Amino acid sequence: MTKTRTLSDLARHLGLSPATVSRALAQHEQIAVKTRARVAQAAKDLGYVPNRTAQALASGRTGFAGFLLPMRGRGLADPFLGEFVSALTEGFGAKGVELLLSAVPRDGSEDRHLESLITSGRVDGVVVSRIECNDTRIALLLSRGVPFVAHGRLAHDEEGYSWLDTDGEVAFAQAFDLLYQAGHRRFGLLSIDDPLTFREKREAGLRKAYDANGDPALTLRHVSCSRYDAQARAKAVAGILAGPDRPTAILAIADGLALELIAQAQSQGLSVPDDLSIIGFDNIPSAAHVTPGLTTFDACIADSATQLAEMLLARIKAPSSPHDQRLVRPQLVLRGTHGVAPQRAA
Amino acid sequence: MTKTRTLSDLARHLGLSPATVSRALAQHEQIAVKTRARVAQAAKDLGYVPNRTAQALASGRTGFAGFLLPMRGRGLADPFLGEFVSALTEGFGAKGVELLLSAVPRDGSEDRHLESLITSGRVDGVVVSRIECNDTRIALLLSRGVPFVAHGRLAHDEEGYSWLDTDGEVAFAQAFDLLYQAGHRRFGLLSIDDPLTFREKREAGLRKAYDANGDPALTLRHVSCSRYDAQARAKAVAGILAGPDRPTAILAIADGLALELIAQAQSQGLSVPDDLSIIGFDNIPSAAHVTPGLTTFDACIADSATQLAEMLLARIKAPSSPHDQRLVRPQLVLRGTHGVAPQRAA
DNA sequence: AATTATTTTGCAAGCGCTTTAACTAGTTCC
DNA sequence: GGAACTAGTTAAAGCGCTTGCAAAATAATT
Repeated sequence: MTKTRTLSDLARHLGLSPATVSRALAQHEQIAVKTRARVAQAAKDLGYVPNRTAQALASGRTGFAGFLLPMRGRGLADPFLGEFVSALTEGFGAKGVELLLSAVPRDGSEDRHLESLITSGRVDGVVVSRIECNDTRIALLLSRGVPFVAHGRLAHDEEGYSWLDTDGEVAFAQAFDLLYQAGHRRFGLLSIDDPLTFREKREAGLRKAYDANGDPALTLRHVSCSRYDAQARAKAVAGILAGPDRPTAILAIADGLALELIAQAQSQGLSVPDDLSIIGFDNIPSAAHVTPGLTTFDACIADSATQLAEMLLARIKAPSSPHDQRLVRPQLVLRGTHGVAPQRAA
Repeated sequence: MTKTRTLSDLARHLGLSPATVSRALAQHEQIAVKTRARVAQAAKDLGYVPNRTAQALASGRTGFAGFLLPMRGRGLADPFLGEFVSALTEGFGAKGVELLLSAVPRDGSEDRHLESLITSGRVDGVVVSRIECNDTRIALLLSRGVPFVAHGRLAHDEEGYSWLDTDGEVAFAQAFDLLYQAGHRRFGLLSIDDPLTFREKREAGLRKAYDANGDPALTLRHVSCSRYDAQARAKAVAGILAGPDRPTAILAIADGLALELIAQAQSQGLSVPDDLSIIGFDNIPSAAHVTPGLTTFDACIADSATQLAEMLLARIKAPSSPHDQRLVRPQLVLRGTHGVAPQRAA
């Protein structure tokens, strides 16, 4: 490692004190403009780059934002983790902040990990995602006074913290209406077990639209499964398709499930969308590549991440500013898995 | 932010000096085992967590590994960025190191960014990926003496640094042989323009197998395009499919192109694989979801990332240890886009 | 019991920067 | 001409930890 120059080296070289050089570099008003320019030039000439660790220790700000990555089954990485992380990184990068990714060990508690991340002073703030209905992380962060933003929200508390969520409630209601208009009466909901808020919201959206409709012919078959268990998923998919009175329209809580559903339906001779309409959620890349293309909602991941980065930066800068809550309207992407309800066989 | 305890607080509480406590926490041999236990217990009781910034400044090691994310066209994030980053994070996390993601601004130079990342002392080492034939980053890192590992390698220099690469050369030769055995004689290579080494290696693999074969009936149509320009890609795909003597077997340098090729071929009435065999590379998730499923090579991204993390940690620990060079054999995934050569129309 | 070896602990000097409070010049004002 | 300012600069005290070296305490040796 080649020896790097320190602030004192630069100060000595300039015949100034370290204090002045530090302030000059930071563009403090109180330093003469001429001096600032002289310092900047010398810094460039000497190739001086401030040591960020020392800056962090002295100033109390690290210039890092944290994000925890729970380690689940291998290869089961969130399909838009790349997009999300990439947009976050860019959003922070624009303001000179970098993203610190921290792995939560498989057997470890996410809360504990989060706590150590913040009390060890590695980050200026964090973004938490995959919020659960009664997520304890939010209370933890609040009690620690650490700037944070949530991607998603609590089920019954949307106050007192900053969050950004995609409006699954509206989306699923919209999906229901679309399919109802197309003549469907027998509905299915293919969901997951986890207590994630987004699941609850989406389900609620469907339920509300369903209840509000009031058509007595309406039926709803609700099947859910564990997300990380392939066998359970297959069983759930089979379950929702079973019997002569199976649904003609199914909403899947996420595209991954929708894809499995399509495959399974097709393999048992059903035509999508002639016999069965399917609408997913997320718009993962594969949704465009299956045949027929999956009709789904685009979750606008990159855009959400960009906004989250901006929101977190704002909180770090002004920790007591009013909280910011944003609901992103997901965009319906019409492809080929929805259609008019099949004629009832005689 | 609740006040956090410092090492001195803990030392005072224990009636020991900070030095002893520091060493005890670090499990130094010279501290009595009994004292170590006492300190550990007190630390737990008081909820003491060392400040990592201070540790970094004092010890010279940050506990961070860096990875640069060049910001290209929005949404064009590398399809396995998520998988890669996730596996890297886990690999580092196992040893208490975290991954720092730094965004290279769209208009900025990656070299300069990398240089500032390392001279500012934010990281103990870096992993660089998407190595180009004459990548300047490697020389830069070497000259700075920073521990690093490359995902990929230089075209003409595989010595003097640590790298891990997927063996695209062998893979493409294998793909050629497979298709030749199936009767194909008119080959196509759909590639990209960028001077990335992996492209060169894969192309070379095909060329070598092609030249070694020597069958005079063999033809090879080579078309390439810019990777980030959808129009150029479409044109390239059209080009490789044009004319009555179009190839019956095409190797695509990456799955993304293969997918576009399938779509285009099908839309002009060609049957895959009856009229046209296609083999890709990478095994992105969508490869399994298109119809027919794409025959391709699995690049083993997660496994590579895990190994890279391990390699970098080894270099950080022993910067002058011998370099480690690893070639990962990609696995051929046989799905539905390859088949026997079509009978020549009379 | 005196001496030497060994184990345990502490002093103090940083790591490279930020920041408070104070200090020095140069102006202005009455 | 000295008080009262203003602008520009600096001394010095950390930020919370690590670590080389030395001291103190304890154990082993003769």
